[in-house]
Amino acid sequence: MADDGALSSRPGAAKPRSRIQRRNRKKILEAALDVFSQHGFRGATLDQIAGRAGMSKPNMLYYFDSKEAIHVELLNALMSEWLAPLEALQDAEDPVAALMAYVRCKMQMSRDMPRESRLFAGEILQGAPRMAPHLKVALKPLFDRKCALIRGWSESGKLAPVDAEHLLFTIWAVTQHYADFEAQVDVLMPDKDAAWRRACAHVEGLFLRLLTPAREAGEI
Amino acid sequence: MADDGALSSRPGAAKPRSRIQRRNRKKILEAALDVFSQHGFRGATLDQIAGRAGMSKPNMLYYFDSKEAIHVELLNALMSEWLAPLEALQDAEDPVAALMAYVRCKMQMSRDMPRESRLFAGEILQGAPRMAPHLKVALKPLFDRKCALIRGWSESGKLAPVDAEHLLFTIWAVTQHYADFEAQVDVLMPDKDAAWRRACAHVEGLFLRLLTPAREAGEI
DNA sequence: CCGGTTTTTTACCATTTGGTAAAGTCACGA
DNA sequence: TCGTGACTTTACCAAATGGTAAAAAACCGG
Repeated sequence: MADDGALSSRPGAAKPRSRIQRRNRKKILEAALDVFSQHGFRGATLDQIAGRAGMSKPNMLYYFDSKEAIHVELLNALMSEWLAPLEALQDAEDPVAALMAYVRCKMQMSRDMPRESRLFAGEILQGAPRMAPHLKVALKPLFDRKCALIRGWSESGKLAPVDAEHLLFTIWAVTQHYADFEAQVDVLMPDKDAAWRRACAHVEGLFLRLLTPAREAGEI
Repeated sequence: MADDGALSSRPGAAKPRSRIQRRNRKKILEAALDVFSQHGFRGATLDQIAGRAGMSKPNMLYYFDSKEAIHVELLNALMSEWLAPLEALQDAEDPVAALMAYVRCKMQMSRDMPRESRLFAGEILQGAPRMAPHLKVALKPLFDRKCALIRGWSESGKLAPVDAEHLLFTIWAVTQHYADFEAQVDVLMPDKDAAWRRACAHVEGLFLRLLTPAREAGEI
């Protein structure tokens, strides 16, 4: 009665999970990432997730209160990881290099974490019903800060004049396209390895062109 | 026994639909576009679609054999419409202008047909289970033809040297981002009208920069 | 090895889902 | 106006779905 059974998201008291709890929660979240990223929230079923996690549905519900709880936990856990590279973008001697590093990082993430990319894409596609608050409180301030930073760079002349907000949109769109639309890219460019190498080269050239400030008349 | 009841997709005999059939099929497809684009195939329900179409579920199933039939019909009907602008891309005096017109058209479609964009995006996101064949037989040849065209332009020097395949991916990614990720864009740039105007300007500048060939030393 | 706790299984349940059968109702030409 | 085929409704159904209760098993410090 005094305890709620070791599960549930108690507000206080940072999760004192046992070894077995941590292992099983991880298995569940891993399976849920598979299923949610492929079918969306409503299209995913608990049986599917439980099956892929190698346990029974009631057993899984011993670790998470509900389907929604799994989804929320997944998005929360992913959010910081996903935004880390943008967080890391900071004032630097060479803004072009800083932004290019960001672009390269996003490309790599598109390759290494396609399920995470698709999970977010699916959630946004459906109108972000379970993520809109998170977007407003976590992403928006970060976004505004980084846009201000980019605007500063542009005004200083160390970066080509560019619309900061839409620059970020463009970076996201282009890099995540390779994860989110992988099925299409695979059909249109069957040689995956070659396609990927060319994609990196293309994206590199694209943003270098866009970001590099025009040289003054007198410069080399 | 000789007739299958006026419905079903008979292979031969181009649809001899009555006025009422055309009207109701259209209502159903319109409603299905709403629902499928928001929830994906598995997340959508027949009740939801029927409700939005203003008819009962069994009545709806009088016009379409199954949920899948509605989805397939929707994708088929949309495919040509969606690919038309790319189809229209052809050899021209000014390749940059031709491609810029394509980009502008895609931006407009992103604004005018966001549901269609999201329907496709969702389908691809889920691995294109019901569209892969279509992609292979309809999109791939078109894609290859247009890439060859673009390569020709690049080699002639009338277009900046650019990876044709990935240029198209980039155009799709950037333009459709505004439809597919509308929920996110809305959070990050609350003033929709201003955001849209700036988006168009940004995209215009982006591709102009990317596509315009570098001027030779002697040119103006 | 014991006794309590944590974890897992078995057996359920109410609701929703895609889909069907069959009895109406409507429209319209003879 | 009457019959016939096109359309609609009502009443279903079996399966799947999210979730629960409670017994059984596994775990673990003493």
